[in-house]
Amino acid sequence: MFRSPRGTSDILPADQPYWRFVEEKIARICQLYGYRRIDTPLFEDAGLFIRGVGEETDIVQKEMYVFEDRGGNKLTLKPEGTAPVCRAYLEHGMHNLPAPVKLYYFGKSYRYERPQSGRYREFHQFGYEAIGDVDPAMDAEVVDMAWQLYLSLGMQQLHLKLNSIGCKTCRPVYLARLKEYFSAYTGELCQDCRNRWEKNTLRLLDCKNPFCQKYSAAAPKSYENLCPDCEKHFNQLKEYLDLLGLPAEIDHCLVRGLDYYTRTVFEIQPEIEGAQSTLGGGGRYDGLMEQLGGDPTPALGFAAGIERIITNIKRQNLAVPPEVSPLLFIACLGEEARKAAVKMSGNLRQAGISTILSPAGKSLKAQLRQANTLSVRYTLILGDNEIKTGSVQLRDMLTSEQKDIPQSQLLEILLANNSKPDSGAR
RNA sequence: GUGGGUAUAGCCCAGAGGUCUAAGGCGUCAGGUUGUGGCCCUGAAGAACGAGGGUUCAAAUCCCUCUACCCACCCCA
Repeated sequence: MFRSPRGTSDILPADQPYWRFVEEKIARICQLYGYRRIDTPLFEDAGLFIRGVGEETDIVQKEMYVFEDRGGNKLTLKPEGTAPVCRAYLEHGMHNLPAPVKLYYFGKSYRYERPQSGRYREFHQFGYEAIGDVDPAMDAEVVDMAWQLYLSLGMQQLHLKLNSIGCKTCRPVYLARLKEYFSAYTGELCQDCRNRWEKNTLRLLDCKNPFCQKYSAAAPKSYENLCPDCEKHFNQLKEYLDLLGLPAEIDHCLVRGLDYYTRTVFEIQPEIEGAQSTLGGGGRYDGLMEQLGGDPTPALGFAAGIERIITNIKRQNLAVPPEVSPLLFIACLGEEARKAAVKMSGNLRQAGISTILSPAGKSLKAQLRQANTLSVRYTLILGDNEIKTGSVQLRDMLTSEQKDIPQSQLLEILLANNSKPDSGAR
């Protein structure tokens, strides 16, 4: 027997209502903020991510699915969505569009990692990018949009973490200061942190080890070491967020894993603290376009993990719209009736009535049982008696009312009830 | 890549060396008389107990290896 590959999963019919719900909320919020959808390929030139995400990041170092196609091109299954969107922006000359260009995407991403709760090898990301605007009001809008999305999903008790990690000018200075601060404690830090001290100093700040956290709490704070421009940007952003009524929590330990972030970084986390709990995050990446070979272009964005969102929807027991059942089930008895039923089912579907034709060879009782479990609103019963008289039995499964009606009136009656919202029995 | 846990029918799970040719629940299917659902009752199908090796007279139950899944770390959505 085959099984789905490690870290992948089937999204079964029973789960589809969650996905549909999330997708609809996303489409709605994007429309509300003026974002237009873009879909990029599932695979890209591997170099795009090496340049974009960062040579030294774990994503590039050990998590990308890289392969060579038959033509010898080095390709990779996309591990994230921002670099491809930027590539598309550059490739299609979107700098000619009125700035900022607002794009959103929804699709699969791939990372070769050990699967665990909230982390899969194939996962779904939703994200959006606002390209071409330096103003902190844009940052505020991007943060606001993410926040509003979660609210519209019905989520409660979320935390909005915010930080600024500076720019090309001030970050190196800050990093040196940070490294110096930690140099006094390298002996006491965990092994991971000693490595981080060498290679990824910023990451020292969000170590999960309580020992290390003591030191990071007292470490120099990035937002207190910004250059004048970055500081002004951060202050304005905070002011705007305040105007929007967003409860941002400034957290100097919030650093994001991708190299391209500058200035603003933010994350949205659920109340229930757990591993892999971050629902989404984003930030500004003013240097990325240039990194990818374009003109310097300020931009920022946000990305969310759909699986994590759905996990939280379930955990919080939030209501999602159920799937809609077919309107009609046709039960029939006998050869002649079956012929009539086949014909009728075709006509009804063409008229827009969702119809299920009963499987053959079942007793009427069994057919009704099936109609019941399918939660259809109406069952149509067709036997020899009805064929003779040109009528049909129409049974309302909710009220158990059953009427003998002429076949000629059937469509009219069904159409009149087709648009009623509550069409599911039980 | 590192550590821990788990592995019995489609799903949930009982089972702690012989009484297991493996129990129960959900679901599925079929009946409860003649053409009628949801509740109830009855019955049926469906598992060589993850795979492979041991130990033993005897293993779903003990040991080893592997694999998969889950959880945590690393990292991230």
